[in-house]
Amino acid sequence: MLSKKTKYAIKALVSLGKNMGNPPIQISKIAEEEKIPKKFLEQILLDLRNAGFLYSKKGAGGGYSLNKDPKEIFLVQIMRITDGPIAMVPCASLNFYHKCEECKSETTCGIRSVFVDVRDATLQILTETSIANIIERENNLIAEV
Amino acid sequence: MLSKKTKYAIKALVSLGKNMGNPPIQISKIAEEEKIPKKFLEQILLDLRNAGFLYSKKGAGGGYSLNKDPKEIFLVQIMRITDGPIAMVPCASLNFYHKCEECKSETTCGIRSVFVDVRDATLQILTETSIANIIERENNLIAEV
DNA sequence: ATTAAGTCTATCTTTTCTATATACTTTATC
DNA sequence: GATAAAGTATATAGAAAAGATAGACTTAAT
Repeated sequence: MLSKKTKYAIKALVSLGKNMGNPPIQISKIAEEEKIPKKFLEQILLDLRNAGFLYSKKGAGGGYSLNKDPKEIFLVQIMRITDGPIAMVPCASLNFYHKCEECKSETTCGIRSVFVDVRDATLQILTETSIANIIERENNLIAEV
Repeated sequence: MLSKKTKYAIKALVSLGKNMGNPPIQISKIAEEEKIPKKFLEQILLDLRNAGFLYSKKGAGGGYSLNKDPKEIFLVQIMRITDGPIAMVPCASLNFYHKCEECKSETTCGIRSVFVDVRDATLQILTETSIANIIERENNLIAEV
């Protein structure tokens, strides 16, 4: 399961993505609109900022805006910052690998082999899907109704 | 991430799958061989038994064996028993659906739309992969070395 | 100077996961 | 039929993670 942290992060980025070209948005505004606890959102936005995805401005008239083209911010990047590994077992993780203590032979483990496949299938979608793409999906879904 | 419960469940099923045709195996034997805490494994095997996947025999000379053809036991079934939902967001789950409290419009939610795709990709693998298939993968991996 | 913002770090609370404990039931075997 | 070997069932402890909140600090606009 995606943590709320990650869900909130994506929601905030989508909000900011829709705001491109306009002055920065305040944490409290995003928190209110997306129904995210403000103090929790502060932490999340800080993480995203420290990872280089957001530009922030302190003081009156400050706020947050995207520091990159929404076409160049991919879900996989966000998820690795906020949730960590994409794979369902640590021994199948590319960026957060570690051994299963109880495992006898990793190279011949059938379970690992399946979850490497699952990881690859998941990764294919998450590395392709950008914030811009999510906004696009929403526009398409709205148009369908 | 897969819970240890699910990982242990799959390991136990693979053990039992390799034992087809032989007398039942005792919990303590599986626990020892697979390095799984015995009392924890008891609970897990009970769940699998109550779900109809295992046959059990009490008393001396008792133990567990598969109640189905290992070709007919699929990962998706096990995971739904031990971990619950496959989807990464509750609103994209087929068997454990529930609404995101903070979501404005589910039908037009771009995030949900992505994670429905992820769910489908994951599901395709997990509904195809059986215990027999995992054993087969292991044999292939051993042969490669 | 004052106010409106973000920054940083710590801590609290709740939930979930993992594991263990205890008492009970069934069955084989001597 | 007593005994030991096994599974059954339920409760609970302990640890870790997730979610949320608090408070003091910094920066910038007016």
